[in-house]
Amino acid sequence: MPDNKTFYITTPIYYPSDKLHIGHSYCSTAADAMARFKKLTGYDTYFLTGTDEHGQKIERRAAEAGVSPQQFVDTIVVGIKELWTLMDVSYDDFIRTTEPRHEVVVQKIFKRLYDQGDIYKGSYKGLYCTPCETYFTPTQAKEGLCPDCGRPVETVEEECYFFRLSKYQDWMIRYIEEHPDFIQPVSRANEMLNNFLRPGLEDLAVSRTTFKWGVPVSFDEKHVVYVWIDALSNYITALGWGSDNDALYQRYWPANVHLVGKEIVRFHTIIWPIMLHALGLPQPKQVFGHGWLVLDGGKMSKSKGNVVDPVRLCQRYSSDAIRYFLLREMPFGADGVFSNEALLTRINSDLANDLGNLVSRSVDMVEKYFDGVIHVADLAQVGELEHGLQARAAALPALVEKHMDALQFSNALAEIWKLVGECNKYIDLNAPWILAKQESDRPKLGTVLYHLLACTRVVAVLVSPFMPRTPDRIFAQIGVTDAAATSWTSLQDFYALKAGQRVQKGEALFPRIDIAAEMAALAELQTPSPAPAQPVEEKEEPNVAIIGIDDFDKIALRVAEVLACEKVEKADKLLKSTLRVGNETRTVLSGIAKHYTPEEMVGKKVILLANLAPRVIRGIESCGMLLCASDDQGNLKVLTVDGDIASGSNIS
RNA sequence: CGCGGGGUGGAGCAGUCUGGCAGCUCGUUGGGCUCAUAACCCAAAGGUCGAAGGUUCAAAUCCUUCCCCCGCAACCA
Repeated sequence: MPDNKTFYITTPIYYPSDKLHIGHSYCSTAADAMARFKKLTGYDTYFLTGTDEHGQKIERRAAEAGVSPQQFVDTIVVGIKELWTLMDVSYDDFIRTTEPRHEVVVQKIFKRLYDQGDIYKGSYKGLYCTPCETYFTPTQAKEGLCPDCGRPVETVEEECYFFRLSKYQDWMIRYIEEHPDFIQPVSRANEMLNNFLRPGLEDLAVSRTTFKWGVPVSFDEKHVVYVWIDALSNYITALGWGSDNDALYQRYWPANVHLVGKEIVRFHTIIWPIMLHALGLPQPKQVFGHGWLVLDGGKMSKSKGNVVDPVRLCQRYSSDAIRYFLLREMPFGADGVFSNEALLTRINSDLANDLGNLVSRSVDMVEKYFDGVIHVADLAQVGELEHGLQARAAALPALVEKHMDALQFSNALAEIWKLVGECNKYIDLNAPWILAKQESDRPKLGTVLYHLLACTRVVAVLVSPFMPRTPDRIFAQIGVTDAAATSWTSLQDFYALKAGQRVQKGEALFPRIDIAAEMAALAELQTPSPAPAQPVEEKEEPNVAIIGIDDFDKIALRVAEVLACEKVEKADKLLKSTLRVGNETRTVLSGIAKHYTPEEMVGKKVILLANLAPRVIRGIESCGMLLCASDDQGNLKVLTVDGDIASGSNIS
């Protein structure tokens, strides 16, 4: 075997500030299926995943939880590794950016780039809010006020190191233009060129002094390496580049594909290539930006309470079923909708009805008609139908490989399922239950059943990268005992399944699910998300303490009449209302544009919180707040008075 | 004119780069079969491919303009 037949694939390193959700599973499952496929087809394959553990957010999270940052990430990483075990994500290495093997090399890279002049010391000028410890851009800090707390920000200059991206921008543009396969899908390449590269790159701030949780800059200890150089370099530090032993690097770099979410394509197709180029290293062959898993009701978010927990799904169904769904349901480059109903329908129709039932009925017939012993295919009985099946089975490996090389998992699975469909049809066309009635038809019957099992064997082999557990269950049922009949090369021999073996009726591969009942059960489970898993940040419900009347007296509520109302430009949610409150007029902004048109508002007698401190929003000063009622469905109604009463009336 | 994605039978999508009879899965309806996990097989109904204009022998596909949806950003006093 030529030793250049290697394949190196990576996932992004995930940020362990929280438990992972189904979106992470999606990416890792895809990478795993690809890695398994390459291993199956004889490549010397290396699959890397890991975690990006530094940064201010983790530092804060740990502080909130009252533990050290290291303890904090250690706990989360345990959970992540358990998830990958549960989902059969068979990584060859798991790199953590807090490991010495990584940190040492990051320092080395930083130093080297500095020594050769690609990193220089400068200062980062920005608007800083001291209480919030955060920088803001001028657009964020409108009117010089902090968008978070409303206090004035100050212009602060922080010393930091910069990476000369600008120096390499022309090279980068040319590289992308000359390597059309580098960024996939292609639409993302245009996005990068038009939005970032052609307008011009700015040098990148690559160190920070405002937090400590990071890799120290070796020659300037005040500084910590900021995310870019730290995180991106994992793809080579994990291979031992820059260490005493870089055998893995020599063997596997450049990577065949970095799988990344579409939101981080930019970092992987601009910053990372420029880093490598500056270091004089070869480029990865491809960066593939996959889409997102979108939930029924919109993007997954914790506040919506619709985060899908992959652990629960895998436990409830099987990891193979979940993997199948993720890889089959949507084309890999695009966004896809995740819904329980779609998941259950897929499991039932593809896995239970088509594949599971095919295995079940085939095995049952062998049991019933041949006492469980696989009959020889009688060549005299092999006709047009059999040739058709054989031809499809023979063509399948190449088709699957073609789609896999384009990372089109969905198409690959669809091709495999065509053979499953052919088999089910083949049964009908031959009606084995009729053949079984005539002793003279026994050779034909045996041949039909043999073809079914033989095709099933092919399917089982092909499906193994996607569903690692199912093939062995199939092999056990259809009497494949010889490991030689489970290999990729065995697919070239349709007759690799040995006659004379016994089939072994087993449990249903994928039990059919009662969708209506299951949906109801899931809905019940969904409601109160098991809170103990995330003890931190439960501040959704404000503490509603009992207050005295004196507290209420602090609040000035007035009836106000809406004299005029208009939309605020460039703000989706804001309406600007001009109110008459007694003989005073004021302007109030409200985030209700999604619920009321300006016309609807005019003339309403609304309730105004009158003594709220003014606040500038979108350049307009808002003096007070309109009271509104809202429910968790997202409905919103403004409060008004019951009947007519003079504006300015006091409310108590 | 902030950035991006999208509008194709009831639902979810492929096809658009590279123009050539509009396709897949689910669902619905009717039929068949009984080996099987009430599964499987066959057939049918159902689409002015968001709108208008243009290029072309030919447009879902290319060009122009417009409408609508969804993310991100912004923002919710």
